[in-house]
Amino acid sequence: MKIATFNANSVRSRLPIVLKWLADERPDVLALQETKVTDDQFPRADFENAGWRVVFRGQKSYNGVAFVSKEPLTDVDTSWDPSGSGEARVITARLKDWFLINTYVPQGFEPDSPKFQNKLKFYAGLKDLFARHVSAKTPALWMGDLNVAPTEIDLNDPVRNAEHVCFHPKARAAYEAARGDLWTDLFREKEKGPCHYTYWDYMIPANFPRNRGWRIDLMLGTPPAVQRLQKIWIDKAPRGWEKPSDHTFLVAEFH
DNA sequence: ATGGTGGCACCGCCA
Repeated sequence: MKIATFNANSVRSRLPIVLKWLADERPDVLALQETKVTDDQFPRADFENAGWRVVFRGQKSYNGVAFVSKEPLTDVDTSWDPSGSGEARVITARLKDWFLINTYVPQGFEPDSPKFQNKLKFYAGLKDLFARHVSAKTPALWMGDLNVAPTEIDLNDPVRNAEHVCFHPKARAAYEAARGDLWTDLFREKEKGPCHYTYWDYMIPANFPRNRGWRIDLMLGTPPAVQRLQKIWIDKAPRGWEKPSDHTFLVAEFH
C-alpha cells in the first residue's frame, strides 16, 4: 500500500505535474490540499481519463482537499469543519481496513490575528473527528499540510521563526494536543536527522536551492499504521519540473 | 538589500 500527500497550490495549475507524478509513482492514494477550486470546476475528467478515481471538497480561490486513488474509496465524508469556519479543509474516507484523514490546517497569518485563533480551534476540533473514527487499534492515517513544524529540526531557522504561526509554541502545543498518544509522526519513525523539508517559501527563490525550508506536510499513523510502515520519504523530484508547487510530495509504503 | 513569488480573484487576499 503506497500513500502520499501533496499541497498542490491549485490543482488546476498543478494538473500536469500531478498527473505525471501519479503515472510515475502509481500510489494507491494521493491526498491533495489547496486545490483552490469549487466542486463543479474540479478537473475530474482529467483524473478519470488517466485511470484514477477522485473525490473532493473545494471552494472558490482558497483551501480545498481531495483524494486521488486507484480503487474507489468508501465512506467519503467532506462534512467535518473542526474550526466551524465553513472552509473546505477536511476529507475522510476508507480503503480496505484503513481510515484516511486529509487535512489542510489553517496557516494562521499572525499570532495576534483571529486567523491564528481559528488555527488553534481547528486543531482542538479534530479531537471530535478522532473520537468518532479512530482508536489505538484502528489502522489510520492523518495526513496533509498541517502548517506546523513540530520541532526545531523541522525548519531551517527556528530562531528567526520562534514566533512564526507555523512554529509558535501555541501552534505546536495545539498540534501536540491533537496528536496526543494516538498519533505518531511517521517520517520521524524512520528519519531522526535535520534538514528534511517539504515546503520552501517561494517568496525567496533561493530558499529551495539552499534548502531553507520547513517540514509542515506530515503523515501521522496510529499504532497499527506504525507497525505496517515500511518506508517513508520526501519526493522532491517534482520541484525540478515545470511549474512546481512550493510544497513537495510525502510518500509512504505499508505492508 | 527589510525586498522578493505565485494563484486566484478582481482592483486585494492568502500563503
